[in-house]
Amino acid sequence: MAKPPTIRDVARLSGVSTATVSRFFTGKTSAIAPETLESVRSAAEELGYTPSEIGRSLRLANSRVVVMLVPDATNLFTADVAASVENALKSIGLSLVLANTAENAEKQDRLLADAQGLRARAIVLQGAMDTPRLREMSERQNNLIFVNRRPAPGIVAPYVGIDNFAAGFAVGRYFVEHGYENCVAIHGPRHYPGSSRRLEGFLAGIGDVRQVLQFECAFTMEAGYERGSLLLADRSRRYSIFCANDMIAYGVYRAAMEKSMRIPDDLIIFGFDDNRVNDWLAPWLTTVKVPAFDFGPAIAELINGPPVTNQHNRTIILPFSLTIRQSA
Amino acid sequence: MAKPPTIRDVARLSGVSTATVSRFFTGKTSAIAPETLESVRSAAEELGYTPSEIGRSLRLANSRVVVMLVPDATNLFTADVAASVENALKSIGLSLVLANTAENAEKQDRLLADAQGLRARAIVLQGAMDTPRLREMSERQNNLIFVNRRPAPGIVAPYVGIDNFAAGFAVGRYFVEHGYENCVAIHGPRHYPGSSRRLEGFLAGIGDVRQVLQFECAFTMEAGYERGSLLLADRSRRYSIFCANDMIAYGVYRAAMEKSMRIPDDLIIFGFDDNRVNDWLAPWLTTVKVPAFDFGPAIAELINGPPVTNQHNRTIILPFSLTIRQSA
DNA sequence: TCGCGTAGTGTACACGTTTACATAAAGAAA
DNA sequence: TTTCTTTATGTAAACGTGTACACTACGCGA
Repeated sequence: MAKPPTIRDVARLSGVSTATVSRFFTGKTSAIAPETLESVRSAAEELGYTPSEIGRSLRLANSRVVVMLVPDATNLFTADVAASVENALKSIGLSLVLANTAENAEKQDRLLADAQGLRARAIVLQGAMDTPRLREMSERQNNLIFVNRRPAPGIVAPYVGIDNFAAGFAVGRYFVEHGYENCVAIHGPRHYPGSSRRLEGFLAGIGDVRQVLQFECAFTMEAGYERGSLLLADRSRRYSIFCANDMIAYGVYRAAMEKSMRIPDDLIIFGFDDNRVNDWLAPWLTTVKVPAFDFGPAIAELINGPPVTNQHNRTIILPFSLTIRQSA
Repeated sequence: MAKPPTIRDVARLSGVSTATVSRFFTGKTSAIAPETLESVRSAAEELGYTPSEIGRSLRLANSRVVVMLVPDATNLFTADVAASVENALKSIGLSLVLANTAENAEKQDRLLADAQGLRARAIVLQGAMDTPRLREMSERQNNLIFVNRRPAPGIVAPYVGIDNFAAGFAVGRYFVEHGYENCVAIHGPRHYPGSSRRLEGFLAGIGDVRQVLQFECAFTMEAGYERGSLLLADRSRRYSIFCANDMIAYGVYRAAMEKSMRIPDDLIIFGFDDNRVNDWLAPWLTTVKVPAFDFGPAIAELINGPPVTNQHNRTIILPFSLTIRQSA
């Protein structure tokens, strides 16, 4: 592959200096004579020149790349958020690099290093795992943004997400108000603070009246299916299940279908996230609606917003709501 | 934000030259004395130094970024492919930048320019739209890779995907063998060669015996719903519908459900792609299985493989199969 | 005439790397 | 001792930009 033309090639062809070409491409056109402008333009076109973002980044000591780390790229809610973020960033001239930590702390740390190597404008962490490296980075830099799960208590950084405790609480209240019995919480991994907050909220909402069966579970359909199959082996009860996210709920649902159970007659299922395919493929699922498509604009605002100073309150709390469908 | 430490800072702190530090980080450690090695390591750790990928890219005149352009980031099959590609690239030390053209030729061209600006190692195009800019880039560079839809005839470039004609043909044959009547093809946008090939294959498979109703339709659930509602207004026939992808099929299904139609008694639906959520949320959908998770390794191979020479045959055809479920 | 402001352009350096080449020290062979 | 080889390290020149500063030419007012 022939190496791409540089600013010097354009300068030579149009008979001006590199400074003038640079001015042309950085939009400082008001200080250039019209005929010069035109000769630069045509030279650039003839060579097929596009300014090197690498050279520019080096010179300006900042890049236009934002890295987003997600724990599971196949999670539908995650995909919605990623689409939203990509779109919002594009509109302010930034590119998104998406990377999957696969719920693995070691991978996360490696990807954090990569992001640092890219001199990313910002690093967006969905479901961050608390590691020494993460703590160190959040102290040394201030370009970390946490999404939907707050970092560990010691870490201060910008945050975008819903109030997990309040959302869990609302579901708990709903259970009580509707007199649900045999309550079960299939919650997410303990090491995710956001997940624990949801659970705490739920338990608080339920109150002391009822006992709640609790199970820890990965945020996947497979894990939900496995957990659901175990639970539903006992068909003597009508369980009321609060799942930590929709993926788990799908798994539980499948387990129920295989046992020919009916919703909500034999089983109540409550999910969390309400990703966009629910309306189409899971129109039965009652769940907590989290506004996935508001995350992008919120994150763009945090990145573009005022710098460091009032670090502590750079937090955007998004609203949630309950989407009541057939399963509850 | 304090600016990140440079190789010079590390050199100064450990009392060696930048060359030695560079050698350390590029793995040329065999030529460094053990005690020097250790002093560099500890200096780098103390400063929290990570080599700048930007400086490195500039010096080496190549980046470790691969850009992938997709027509619709919310398409579930696209998401599967993206996850696969990201994973495969990561394993060979590359980062993926994902960008959404939203089926818009102008946006595609802008993103192509951005990718060129990033000096991307490769540009992967899913559902490329034939524009002058695209043609020019494919002539000038050779780092374009086309996915699942062949570029326009004039463009020669590496390709990964299934044989769309053969897949369509197989579905057509299936329709004939099962004696389906009232055949309908809801195909994708005409300007996508891949989509047309599927349709052509389907018609060839059906043969001259039956007449086929044809509708053009965007690759979305919404469009499928709209098209399906229109078609199913006439309840006198039992239609047999071949949808250009699963998203369209979901839309048609929803339209059918709203009319209380039953599958396959009142209606036959055939999809295309078989993304991974089908097993969980659409266990009724008969469809063509395309191995989404084989795309990543195939693309990684094309990128890492031998360079330019036999350009013309750098093509990887993946196998497809029919997944027969309840809807047919 | 001189002085001065302004519009348009060029010169040259810095940004953070990698690496060819030079150099220095320390044996090994003579 | 001298010469050669080997090992460890340093020097310096790129890579493609952006921009501070310098410079020229020109018009205008005094």
